[in-house]
Amino acid sequence: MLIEIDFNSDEAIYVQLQNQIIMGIAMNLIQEGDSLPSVRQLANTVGINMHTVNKAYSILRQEGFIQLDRRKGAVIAIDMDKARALLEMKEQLRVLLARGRCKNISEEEVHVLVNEIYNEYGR
Amino acid sequence: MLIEIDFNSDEAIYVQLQNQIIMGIAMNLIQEGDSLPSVRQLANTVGINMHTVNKAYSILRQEGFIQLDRRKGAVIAIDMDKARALLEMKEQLRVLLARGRCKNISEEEVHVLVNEIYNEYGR
DNA sequence: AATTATGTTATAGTATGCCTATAACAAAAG
DNA sequence: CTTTTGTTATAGGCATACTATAACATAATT
Repeated sequence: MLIEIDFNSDEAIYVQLQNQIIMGIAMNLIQEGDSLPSVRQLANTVGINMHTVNKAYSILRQEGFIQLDRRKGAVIAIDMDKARALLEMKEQLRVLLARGRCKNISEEEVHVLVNEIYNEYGR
Repeated sequence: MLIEIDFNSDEAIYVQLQNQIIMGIAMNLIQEGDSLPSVRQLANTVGINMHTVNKAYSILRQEGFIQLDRRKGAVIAIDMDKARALLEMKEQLRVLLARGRCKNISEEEVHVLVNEIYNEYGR
């Protein structure tokens, strides 16, 4: 799985890492049981510090997206606190959809977007 | 329109201001032509610095959500770059929906959320 | 058994962004 | 004329992001 960092972005590096890994899991680029590169390895190939990668991994583990096994270095997204995930998504959707509504984006157009994005996942 | 700041949040104060104003516009709590409180006035009532409010207003203007008229202090969201707004929304939706998919949130459940949020807007 | 790679933790330095505090200015409102 | 407005400038404190070393116990490799 390819990871690319935009060093000119205003988004923190460790956040970019988080998002790309999450999207990788969602799109099945990483399967359950596959292993991510080690902290030092990924830091090296991307060209950033070890601690930056470690921070991203730690948060991902804390949020229940991955599980770090010393022997397997595994990637497992099983901590399924779906109720909380739904609440958090709604919070974020509120501000995101509000922005769109100010620009006259209709509900139907949002549904289309959601549709398109879910079609990007190769079930 | 009531504005409340959570000083314990990790979200920047000026971002909280932005989001609440945008949501206020989306929910018609502020109509086109109504005026926001002045920079100093809002800063005073909320209990923050003038520049923090000014920063929020400036970005909102720059992003085309409001227009600052010296005599009216008006609020107008007419700069309708809908194409760009759609692209930006899709970008943000991608990471948001990916998070949800990792927690097994289905496409239908997202559509329901979108539905619920659009119902919060008074038609 | 010895070496290497792993995750984790600690400390410290630099840079950037957020928030505040004053101050000043021209333009509009009272 | 006085007050309020948006805007701009400077400066300091503070938190966070990123980096640089270093060290440790544990697991994999040889």
